[in-house]
Amino acid sequence: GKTQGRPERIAFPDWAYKPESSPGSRQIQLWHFILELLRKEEYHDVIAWQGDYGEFVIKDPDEVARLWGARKCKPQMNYDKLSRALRYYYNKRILHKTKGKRFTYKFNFNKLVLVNYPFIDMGSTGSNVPQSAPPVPTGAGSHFRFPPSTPSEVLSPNEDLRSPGGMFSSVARRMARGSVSDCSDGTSVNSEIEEGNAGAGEDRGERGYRSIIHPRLSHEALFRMYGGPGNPVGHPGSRHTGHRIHPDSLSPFPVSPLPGPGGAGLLAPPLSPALSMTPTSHLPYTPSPTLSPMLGSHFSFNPEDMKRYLQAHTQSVYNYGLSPRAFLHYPSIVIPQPHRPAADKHPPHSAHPHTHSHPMHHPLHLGEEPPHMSPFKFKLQPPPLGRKHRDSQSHSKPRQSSLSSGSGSMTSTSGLGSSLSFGSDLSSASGSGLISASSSMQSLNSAGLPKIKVEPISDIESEEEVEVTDISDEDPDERDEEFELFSPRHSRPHPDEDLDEDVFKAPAPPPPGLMPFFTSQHSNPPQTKCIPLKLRFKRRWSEDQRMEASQEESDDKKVRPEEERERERQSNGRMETEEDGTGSREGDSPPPLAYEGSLATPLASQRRVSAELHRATAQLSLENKDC
DNA sequence: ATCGGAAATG
DNA sequence: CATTTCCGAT
Repeated sequence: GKTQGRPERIAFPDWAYKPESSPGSRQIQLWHFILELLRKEEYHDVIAWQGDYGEFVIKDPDEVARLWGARKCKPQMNYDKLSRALRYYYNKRILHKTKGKRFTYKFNFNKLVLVNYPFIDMGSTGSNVPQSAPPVPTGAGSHFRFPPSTPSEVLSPNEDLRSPGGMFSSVARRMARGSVSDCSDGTSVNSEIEEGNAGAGEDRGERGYRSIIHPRLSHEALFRMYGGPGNPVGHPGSRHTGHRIHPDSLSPFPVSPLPGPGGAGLLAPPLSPALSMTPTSHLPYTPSPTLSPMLGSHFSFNPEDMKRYLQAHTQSVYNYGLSPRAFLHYPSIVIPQPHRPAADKHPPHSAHPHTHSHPMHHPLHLGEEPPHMSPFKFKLQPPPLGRKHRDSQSHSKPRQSSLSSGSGSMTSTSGLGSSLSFGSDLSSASGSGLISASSSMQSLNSAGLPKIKVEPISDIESEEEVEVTDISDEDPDERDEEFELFSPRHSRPHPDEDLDEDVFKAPAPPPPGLMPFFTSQHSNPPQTKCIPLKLRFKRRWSEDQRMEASQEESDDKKVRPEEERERERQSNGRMETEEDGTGSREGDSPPPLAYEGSLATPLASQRRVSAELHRATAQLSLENKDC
């Protein structure tokens, strides 16, 4: 710790300044920046929250672009470019466009940010409250603050996330603004002169998000759970539809991001994994009343609140159609599924939907250090596919060629690779066996289809061109935007095979009142050691990824298939073998159980998953235990 | 306005 | 990798 050390100099390690951004301290990202602007009153004329939760409007596109350009030292930035960047977020699911409203976009808070940055508080710095906070979905107006990260947050001990007088607040404050270093380039058109910003000085890492998010694992740990009702698990066709995000295949655990001296490297995980998507648009969007349990007042750490908090979150998962799969296996918490026969190998006898019975008490590691997380990384842009320009080579134009603003340089920053990692869905986990899916897929082409353009997102549906008529698209009525983004385009009509994620569909909606949810017994004292556990996670993640990868195959157009996958197998035979079902193409893994009628026996699937989950949990717990 | 492919960039 | 840049299409 060094926190307080020298008065005039801030002793915090570099990483302390960039909580949100990943480990490698990369440059600020656009959405972070947007969020930043959004929280400041000074910019209300330029950009502000408006409309639904998470929705914001850019009132002065040029200005926003200018600011952004200043921050990035890209004097030539303009709205056209900025908006392109914004559009890339659609695929990443960080944002989506609010149709019909000019310059209006919407953060996908429900799925991404909330999880990744539970603390996000859009309040403005000094004054709290004003409009900065987008309305919470449920209607509660206050801005919710989630429980602070766990104490163990190694990071800065006192770093009160938001206290204005915080230690490095001054720096942070400055940084928060645009003070970009000086983009030294002759062309520096202006750069930011914005309001009195100061001048920049040291800019260690740019940005000071300090308050916005401070995620950290702990929460993550908290969230990772969910067994889901929908635990789709078996849902055969599910798999994500095509979103192209899948976990990075590399090891999920970033090696310490910053090799830095402080050794703190681990602390800053990038974003946390989250929920992926897997949308399901057909859900009736229930206004989920539950979502805001503690909204009115402040949240407190006590177990009660925590519990509620989690419940709410879970509920939101249901309500928003998030993929439960994202939460699969997590030792820390397990949420009982609504229907779920007893887990474990118990005989299938009647299953009691809720109340499942075993209280598996999985400790929540609250004060603990979550094993570093694992961020799934998202893959977005498909790298240069093999397809190349279809258009022909006729034009060869070396884009801009010279020009470059030159300068650019500087920006010391580390440059480690970090990257966002949003959750991807681990579809695999559950071993989704998508029988039908695969069949359909194959039908598409087995040999390598020459060129079909597979739609990225719609994917699933891509195959069928069938009806679909118009139902979906179009219609201006803004259906819930929340879902809007989920629905690829046309969708839904066939419940039957639709492989998409209906994940939730089947299982009845979670009974609001009954969500026993995690029995939080927080018991384990913070032991930050146990690295092994970490390893275990890693293992799991690898598995998941592998699976996911396997199933990817044709879909994506975006997202690179990455070839990694199958890495090494576990030394012993199995352990977790959950997965499969999927393509089964790889051939090596043991044949998944054959789910008979995928639909018909969802239970079985679920059961299986549950069991696995349990098993895994137990296993992890055990292992963890000794560390 | 908005979308998204493609190539370039650091 | 996350844009930045350019651009044709809608």
